Amino acid sequence: MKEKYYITTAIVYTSQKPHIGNVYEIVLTDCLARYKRQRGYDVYFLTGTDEHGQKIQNHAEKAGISPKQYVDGIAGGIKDMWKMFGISNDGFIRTTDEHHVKTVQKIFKKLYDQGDIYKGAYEGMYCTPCESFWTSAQLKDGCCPDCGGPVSPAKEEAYFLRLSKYQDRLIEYIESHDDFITPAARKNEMLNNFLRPGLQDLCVSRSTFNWGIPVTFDDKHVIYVWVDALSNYITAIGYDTENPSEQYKKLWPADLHVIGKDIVRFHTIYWPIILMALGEPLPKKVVGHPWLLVGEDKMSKSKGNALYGDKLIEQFGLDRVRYYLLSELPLLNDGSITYENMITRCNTDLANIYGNLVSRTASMISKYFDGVIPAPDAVTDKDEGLYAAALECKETFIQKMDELKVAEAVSAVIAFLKSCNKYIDDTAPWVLAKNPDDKGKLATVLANLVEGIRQAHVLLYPYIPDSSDKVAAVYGFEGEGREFDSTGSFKYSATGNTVNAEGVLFARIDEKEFFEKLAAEQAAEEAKKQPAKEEKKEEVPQICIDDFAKVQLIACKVLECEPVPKSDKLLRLIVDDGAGKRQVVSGIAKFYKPEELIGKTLALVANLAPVKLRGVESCGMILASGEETVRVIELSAEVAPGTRIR
RNA sequence: CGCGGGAUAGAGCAGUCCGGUAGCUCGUCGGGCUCAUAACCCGGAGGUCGUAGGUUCAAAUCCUGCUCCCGCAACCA
Repeated sequence: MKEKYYITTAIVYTSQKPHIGNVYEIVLTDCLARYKRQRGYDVYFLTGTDEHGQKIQNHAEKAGISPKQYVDGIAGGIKDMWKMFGISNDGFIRTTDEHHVKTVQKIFKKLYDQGDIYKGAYEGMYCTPCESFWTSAQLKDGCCPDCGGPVSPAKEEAYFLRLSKYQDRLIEYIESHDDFITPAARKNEMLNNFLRPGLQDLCVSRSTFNWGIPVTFDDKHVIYVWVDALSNYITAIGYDTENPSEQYKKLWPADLHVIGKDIVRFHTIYWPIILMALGEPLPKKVVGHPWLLVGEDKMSKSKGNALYGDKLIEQFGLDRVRYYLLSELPLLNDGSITYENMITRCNTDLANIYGNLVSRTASMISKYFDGVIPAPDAVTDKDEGLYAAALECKETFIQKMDELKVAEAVSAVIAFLKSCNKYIDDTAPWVLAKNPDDKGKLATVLANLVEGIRQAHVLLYPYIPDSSDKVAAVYGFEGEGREFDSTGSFKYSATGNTVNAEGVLFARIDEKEFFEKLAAEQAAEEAKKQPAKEEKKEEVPQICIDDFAKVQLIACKVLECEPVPKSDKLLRLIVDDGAGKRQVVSGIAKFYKPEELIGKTLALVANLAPVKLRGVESCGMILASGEETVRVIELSAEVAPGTRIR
């Protein structure tokens, strides 16, 4: 009977297309799942989509379709993307699936009935047009962060999960299960920042939008994200409050939840507490993985620096992209993706070391043995070293893999492939081939090389499965020769096979050519975008002159300027507005030094309601242009302070 | 004193828990080889391990102070 291994990713929020950073998590989990299957586990790999919430409702409304139609489209796109990446998931849950919806309702009811969920009141600032509550921390300048409109304090009934009740049990659990939260630094963060100071009960329902799972006993409310989304890990495998499925009994608790470091809190605090309340065991391990940055920056759609998986696959091919993702990110620190690094890494590891080894070995077998893989014969004095390297590679690989350090594990394989290349140089088969007496040694060398390649192709399978299949086709590896247990030792199972030396496993990428092509493509896309921009303009509603007249724009002269203490972005300016001095706070500290602004004549919105920013009152707004690089609107010096701008 | 992470060769990183010759990849320079994808193999140059002290026979590693960077939090009226 195989031991089960239940591994999950976070479910992807379906508000927009996922970028390569989002894909990383799925590829990482896929690699681990494939590895565990190789190791003989009965693996169940779950992924899916989180499809409820206000944002999705809004996106759907904008698109003029129902939320369900909207998420069907996105979920379909995500499934296609996962297929492109060769993801080997066994299950795919959507939070709109019928079983999920019904089970979440039962869970909610059960927790309510036993008093873990109670009805209370949610207090916050309410924005009427957006029908949204915001906490005071979320407000932008005291206004709604979505529409910028005014908000008013309001109270609304909502359901809360009693976290405090389980807090001590959870602390004890985390402290006594050392590897529950990985890496350990995150564990300390959770304990110090959230658990030990004490937990606030969590609001788990909303009544301000309706795209969510309804609370069965109170139809004004829908179940908010936590109970809905986190439950996917159990509903997907047949959990039921009364009658859980056989599959559930077999698989739960999960062996590993793979999630981004940003949602560690939800998975190590809220989720365990929900499970405790349900009387279910907790997952064995939660790993919070780092982010993939673009160069030095966080990847985001709004920054326009996001890279997308389908495009990268088109540019590089699937296995190069998988390899890069899996070899670039250590478990602890953020990694980064750039075209330059991608090209270098793929050329070095995949083309020069691995692909080239596959080619040169196959080519020598063709040349010296008519393409038939020889059996080992006379020994050489370099063989032992190679055997030792293979064994060491396997041991390191297993150790690193079990620590979830996929990048370090794969580098052990690359190191082994390097020692294969060195073995060629050390034994110089082309010299052996010239002397008929050395035919036996030559046979051993080539047989050993084939074995080295065979072992590596097995270990690399979780990373680059397609390429492993290709290598298997070159040398005719099959059956046991492709299984994990056959690595680390030399079995010569491919002896007698005829090699297929055609083709190249990983062609080198010419960096110069690549960037020329990229530049050409980007130029073409820019050209395409032009008409699209015009359409966008139409979306901005027209206003009449009266609307504009409401905004009082005047010239002002900067008299004093200094940074606001304890802020990175704020400058405090004292300006002459013609009538006297006034204080304005502006978020331009990153772009201007205080002394640069003194004496300048700038444009000011004079009739804006005053607000306090970082405790400093601001009466008005300095006009400036740009998002990434901000420049103030400077007026010529002869314009007197107070002059109206129209 | 908000919480946390970091500073090691031109670039990117390991080593720090548990003190003992500072290591890997890329780049660079030189050499070798010709089976192979301008590839592969070997060697060199390049580091006062952020900084100032302390402990020690011995410190990248342990302790203390300081500087700078990066996340999160707060903050672009």
